[in-house]
Amino acid sequence: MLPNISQTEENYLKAIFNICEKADKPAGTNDISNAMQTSAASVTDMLKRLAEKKLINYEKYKGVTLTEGGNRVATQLIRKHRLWETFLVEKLQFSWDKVHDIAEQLEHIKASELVEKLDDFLGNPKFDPHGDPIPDADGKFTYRKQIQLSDAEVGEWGVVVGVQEDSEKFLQYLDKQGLVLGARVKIIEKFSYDESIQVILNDKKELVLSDKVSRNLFIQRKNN
Amino acid sequence: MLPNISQTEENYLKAIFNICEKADKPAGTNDISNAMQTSAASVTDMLKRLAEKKLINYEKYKGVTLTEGGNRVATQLIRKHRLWETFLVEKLQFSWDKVHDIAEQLEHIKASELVEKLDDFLGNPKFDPHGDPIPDADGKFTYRKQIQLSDAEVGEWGVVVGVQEDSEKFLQYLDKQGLVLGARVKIIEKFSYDESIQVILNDKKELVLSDKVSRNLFIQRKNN
DNA sequence: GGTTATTTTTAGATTAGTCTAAAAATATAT
DNA sequence: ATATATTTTTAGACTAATCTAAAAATAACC
Repeated sequence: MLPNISQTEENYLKAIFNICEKADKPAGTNDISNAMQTSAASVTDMLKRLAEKKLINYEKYKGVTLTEGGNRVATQLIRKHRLWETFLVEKLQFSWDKVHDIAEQLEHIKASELVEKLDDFLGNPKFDPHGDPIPDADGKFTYRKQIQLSDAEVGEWGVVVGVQEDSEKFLQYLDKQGLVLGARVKIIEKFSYDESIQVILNDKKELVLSDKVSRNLFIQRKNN
Repeated sequence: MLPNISQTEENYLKAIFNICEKADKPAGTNDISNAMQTSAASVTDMLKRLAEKKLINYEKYKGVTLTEGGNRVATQLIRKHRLWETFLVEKLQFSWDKVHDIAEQLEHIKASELVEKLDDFLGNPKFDPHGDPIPDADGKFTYRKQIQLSDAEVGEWGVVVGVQEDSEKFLQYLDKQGLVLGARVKIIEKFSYDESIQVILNDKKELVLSDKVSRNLFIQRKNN
């Protein structure tokens, strides 16, 4: 049985998860204090509490990693966060760039039945509106070699493997442009002015794709 | 501008609102400690803080009432609570008796845009799944002379003015029993054993209605 | 490898919210 | 109306989460 975990503790666990994830190494006290916008002293205090509850592996001066239990908590938070974001965008018509702060609050609601019902209500989505994978109830992420086209770098190339939004209009647009499943796309240039992206399709046709299109298109990386 | 109000403070304000509402008199320290499941000493401490923030009218030993501001906060909480309950029942298929605790958490989510979008998503409902009125964004309750039949007392009588649930099955049942709009219903007896209720319909037919039925039926009070 | 810089931890305080036990104010009852 | 009961407040203490300032440990540099 999990010990009671406060909202603050949850936030620390999530921060530690993200830091370890990104850097693939233990999280340092300063990294955490930075992420949490608190003093390093506060972090040390919290680390002791979290270690006490066996949510992190902590040894003075050595940085921390999540334990099995800590990982479970963090993963469920991410699950909840991304499901709520999906809800806010798909059902309440929020724009995808405005949902983070609200989801940050909603993720702390405690009721496992709620999460599962919400998941069903949304049609068990595998990715949130930002294209990030939503872990399942067991905490497993759909591993994604796929990335949003908008996240690819100049010079990379990949193959179209899916879409985020499946509105008829969008699919028709893709079809017309030849951006069908399996199409090869190489990134030529990215324009920071409007976040549009210039690609070459199947080594033949050059296209400029808007921010909106490139975010809604998943490719599988093939570069090198 | 409202001062920052903690979740705990919000809960106290709501409790005070409910006590004053029900008894139509200032809330006593013990009433509150009872409602909040805390000690009377804790309540006194909190009352000082709330008075400091001008959310309540407080004079030692005299009991408290909400100020304009406190009332606004409490009303918005009730609005959020009832909208979320409606969401849980109508959209996520929770049964109406299981949503309270979850709504109790959701009501503290702070984002006015969220509340308004949720309200629209639900079709701007005026009553929640329990038949309680949902105050509008300005805090105005749809005043309801209507009550659920289950809330009527023995000896009272009223006229059927609406239903809560509008499933075909339920409406067919009502029709068959003659419980149509405008039907006169007088409460003869209430059986606490199964919460069923015995009524006399149009001064003629006696009926025993289950808890479920009497909760889903709104009547307008007519008793003298 | 010794000196400096950075990171991390300790020490000591603060605030919100809670408690128990005791004192003070108010209400009730004969 | 005086004694008793109830309600409310005060006093003092505790926990979680935070802070600043200072000390200790580790890392970096020439």
